[in-house]
Amino acid sequence: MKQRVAALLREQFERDVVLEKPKDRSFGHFATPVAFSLAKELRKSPIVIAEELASSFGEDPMFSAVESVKGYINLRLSESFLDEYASWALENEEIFGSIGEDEKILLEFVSANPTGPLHIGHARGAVYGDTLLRLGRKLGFDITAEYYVNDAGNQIDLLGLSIQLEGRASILNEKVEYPESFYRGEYMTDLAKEAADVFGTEIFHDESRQKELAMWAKDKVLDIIVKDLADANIHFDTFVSESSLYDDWDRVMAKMGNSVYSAEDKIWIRSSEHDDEKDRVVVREDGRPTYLAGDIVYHNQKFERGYHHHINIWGADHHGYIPRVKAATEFLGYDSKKLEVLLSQMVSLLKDGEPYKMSKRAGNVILMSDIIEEIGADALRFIFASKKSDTPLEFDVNELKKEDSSNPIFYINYAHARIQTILGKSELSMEEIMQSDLKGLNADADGLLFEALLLPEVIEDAFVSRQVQKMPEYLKSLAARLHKFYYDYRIIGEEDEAKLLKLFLVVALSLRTGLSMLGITAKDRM
RNA sequence: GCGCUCGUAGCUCAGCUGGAUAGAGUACUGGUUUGCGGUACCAGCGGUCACACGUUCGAAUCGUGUCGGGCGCACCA
Repeated sequence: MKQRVAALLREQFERDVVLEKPKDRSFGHFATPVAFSLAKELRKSPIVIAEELASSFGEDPMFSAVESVKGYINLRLSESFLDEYASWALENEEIFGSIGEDEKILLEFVSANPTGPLHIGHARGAVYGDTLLRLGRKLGFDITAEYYVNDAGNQIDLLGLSIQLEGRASILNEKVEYPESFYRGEYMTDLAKEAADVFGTEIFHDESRQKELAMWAKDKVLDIIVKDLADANIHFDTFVSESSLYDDWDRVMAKMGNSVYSAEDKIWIRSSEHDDEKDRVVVREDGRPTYLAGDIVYHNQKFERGYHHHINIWGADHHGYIPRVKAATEFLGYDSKKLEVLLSQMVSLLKDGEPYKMSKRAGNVILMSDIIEEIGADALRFIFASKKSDTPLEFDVNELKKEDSSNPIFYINYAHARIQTILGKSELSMEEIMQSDLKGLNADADGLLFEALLLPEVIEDAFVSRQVQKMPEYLKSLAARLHKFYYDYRIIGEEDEAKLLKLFLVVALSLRTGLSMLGITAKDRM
């Protein structure tokens, strides 16, 4: 809708124009301050320019009014345009919101180490990524959701060792010393128990079998992670294992040519040539590759798979890592602008205003599964999607348990359910409702209709700007408008019943579609 | 010390490709339709948009600096 208006104005004024929604709807549906930017160029007052532009605007079926007010040009959409668009949306629910994009995008997110269940910080990145995924797919993008499994390196060795220690402690009842960095928690006890069944308890003392134990365990842990994600309605298309990538190492090294060099018996990458503070080691003296080496091969593979664009979502504590990965992609001959790294910040939880207690049994972290159990996946997803992902967030779990307007997810669902109820009460058939036209509506109804029809703009804006919080904001405001309208006007038995119900259908469509972007299924009854 | 990032109402946060009177929820005060779900609605209270300077017709939004918070500065991932 907005695109069509913008295109029309561009043609009319022969330049790009800024379109905005006036705060005061009595000004019209859209407005543009274009006259202000022309003022200097034309050496005329903005008010005069706006006057001229507005009056130069001939009859167009899209608008019922084009007026200049204090230098702004206000545009009012025509009833027939709005009705036509609303009818189209109701009949084309699946593509309402699509802009027909077909770019291939690789979206990599979560990628938590397979050494333990997901905690609340992972959950934020997971929700952010999955929301982007849904928004992008709605727009038409061909997006692959990928999980990079870090199943190589120290943390995997540590996992094997941790299970051995856990097995000795909890199964063989030996006294063991746990170094601080070791993995602990309920899931480790379970894993040790299962390992005892599968391999026999002697594996807990066999140092040579640590690796075997670790490789077995990481698959088990990955199962736990996949289940945690599924509980939040998050699903991945592909899993790429880090350890499987190293076969390709020699070829990738060759591809980088003299961007890598040997010094001090190690191999380095010249990342300082691309905005990094210094060159980085990729292979240590003993021949073991660093984490960066794996990421280089992985990103090479990503680019070779032929996507138009790549998005990575990382924890904000990894932001210093971005320049070296970008440098590597340049050295591999790819455009690092096609690699976009988004950050997801820390989360701190409160309960009744007090810091949320970390789970001792899980090893002093707050588990994602605990929070889902406590407030539900919908509430978790909504709250995380509501805030900018790159700023720290603090929230109180108890506020999400309330069943009134203070709980936004409840409030939005209630708006949707109200519409379903009233549709059920009406004696009009769906045909009668659909055949009515949305004309002669008062200002409140018009405002509600317009807001509901803005959904596609919100989806596109939220995805393109990577600011997923725009969707929850929009849904809250649309729900509020619906509740107010419902309070102010009677529907059933009124002369306008059919057209008001048609209007409500559009609102329900946008609420439902918007919620689905957040991975939430709208409720028909509360 | 260097880099990134943030600082908006008592609290949690939107708004940031510069534009009409800075918004929402919460908290607090006070109200509401003999009617479709009062699990709703309305009003009031509450702001030097951290501070300073600059750019501009116009700055919460852009730039520089200061102060304050977070994160990072590994051959860990």
